[in-house]
Amino acid sequence: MDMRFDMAQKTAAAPMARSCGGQSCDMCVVRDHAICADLNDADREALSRIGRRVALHAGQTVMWEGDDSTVVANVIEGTLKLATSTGDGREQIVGVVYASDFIGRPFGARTPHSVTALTDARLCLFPRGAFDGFAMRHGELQHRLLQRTLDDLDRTRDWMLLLGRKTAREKVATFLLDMGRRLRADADGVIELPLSRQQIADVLGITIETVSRQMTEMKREGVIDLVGRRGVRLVDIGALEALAEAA
Amino acid sequence: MDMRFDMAQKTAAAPMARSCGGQSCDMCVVRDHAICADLNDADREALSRIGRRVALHAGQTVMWEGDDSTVVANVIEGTLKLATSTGDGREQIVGVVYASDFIGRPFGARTPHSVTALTDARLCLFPRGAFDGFAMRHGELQHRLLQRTLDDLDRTRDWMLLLGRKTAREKVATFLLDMGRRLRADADGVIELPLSRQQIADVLGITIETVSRQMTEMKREGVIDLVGRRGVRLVDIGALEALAEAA
DNA sequence: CGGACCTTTGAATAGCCTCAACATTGGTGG
DNA sequence: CCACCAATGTTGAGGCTATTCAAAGGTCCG
Repeated sequence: MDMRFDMAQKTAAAPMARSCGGQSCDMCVVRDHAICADLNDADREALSRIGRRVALHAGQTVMWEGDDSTVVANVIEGTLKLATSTGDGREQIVGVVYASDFIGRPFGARTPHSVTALTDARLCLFPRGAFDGFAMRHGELQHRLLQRTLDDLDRTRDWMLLLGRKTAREKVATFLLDMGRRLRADADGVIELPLSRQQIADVLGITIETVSRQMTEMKREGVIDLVGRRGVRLVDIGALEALAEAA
Repeated sequence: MDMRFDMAQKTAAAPMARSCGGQSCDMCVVRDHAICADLNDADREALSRIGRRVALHAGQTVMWEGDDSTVVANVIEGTLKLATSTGDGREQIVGVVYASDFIGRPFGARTPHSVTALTDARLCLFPRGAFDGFAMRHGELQHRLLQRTLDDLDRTRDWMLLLGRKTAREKVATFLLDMGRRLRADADGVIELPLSRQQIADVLGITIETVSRQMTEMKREGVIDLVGRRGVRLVDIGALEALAEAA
């Protein structure tokens, strides 16, 4: 039953993945958007030496709900989910994070939710204690972290309106618009969703069947188009916005 | 229709209430729990001079969703709600704040949700610009604010599990346990809820009728006892915890 | 091409909501 | 001090949405 700790070891403590080691921040693609953006070059390199680059495969979990908070990280590449679940296995995805986002719980003993890679991903991983210490000595970093946390809180609270008060149809429409904003469509206008139907259901607080039904109906109405398992084309954004009933 | 701005003026800009003015932090009941706790006496007084004490009556709204973020505040006394709503009037309460909590959106242009007093309340109110400036010069304050925001985010995400995945019964049980933890019971073990049935419904993402039905059923089962409109006695906490299906 | 997994579709059910009437509460004015 | 009234809360009946359970259809992998 408890293979959890073993797997944690694998990903967090003894990465089997290419360690991407030794890379400096000079070529880092997220250096101007992550929380380290405001540090000067020397400080950023100092922070970099505290951490290390880690590669994850889709499906790997980096942190588990309720575990001791031992690491925090910047997301360099890929998409991950934050999730909590009830004792009997119902899951709720409480956040989806993208490149340049920050994950983990600094200044706290416990990780309040699990973090799992949805796609292959790369992280810039720091031991929490060392990160906390560094942050205490660098106000710019802490300020940036505060800004990001305030934004996260605002977005999370907005999502509560969706979970508590929107219908399935509104939920799916809102989700698709959100994806359209965050992800880049290919030449045909098709977006590759980083989430399976089950994961979409877990984001929206509905069942997989309801997600499927709503999407096929929207396709029938010509609002969206479905391409394979993960592809969606947002054909009529105006109609989607009407369906989403945004505040 | 738009009496909103008028009322905002009344509460935020030209308080009709006792201004409680001139009080220093020495006798402040929340000074050891609010975000100013880590400041030295001189800095705390300096911060105090930036702001002013304001009294609110139950029902008054201090900030509106989407408005410019012009003020932030510490709650000295009372209970307030944070809420968002859809275009067609469905409301979701996204947070309930108590004495020593911090409200408003520092370092950001917009207030993301409305703030309304549920009981009579007293605030220590700061113009946002001046507060932001002070915070930038005082790392301890910013650190404390970060800690609090991280905690808020964790609790908000936990609440998403309730909104997205719990049944009405589990929601009500979880809510009552939460109230039992935050509020102090009187000699008879009765808790005075700061929320009406409608507000409880808006916290839990269900209807007022469902709240009422669940509560009367729990009373019938002997798990709780209802005293007047706002009173509840948690008779069997163990049973309540079982009903709440906590993670 | 086979097979595992994911997704879609269908039918029946349950849970919550809606609408409506009624009861209680607590405040107000006679 | 009591009667009344508006606001709040409770109860009931019926309907609708989303869930559950089940099976078939696609998709992508080796």
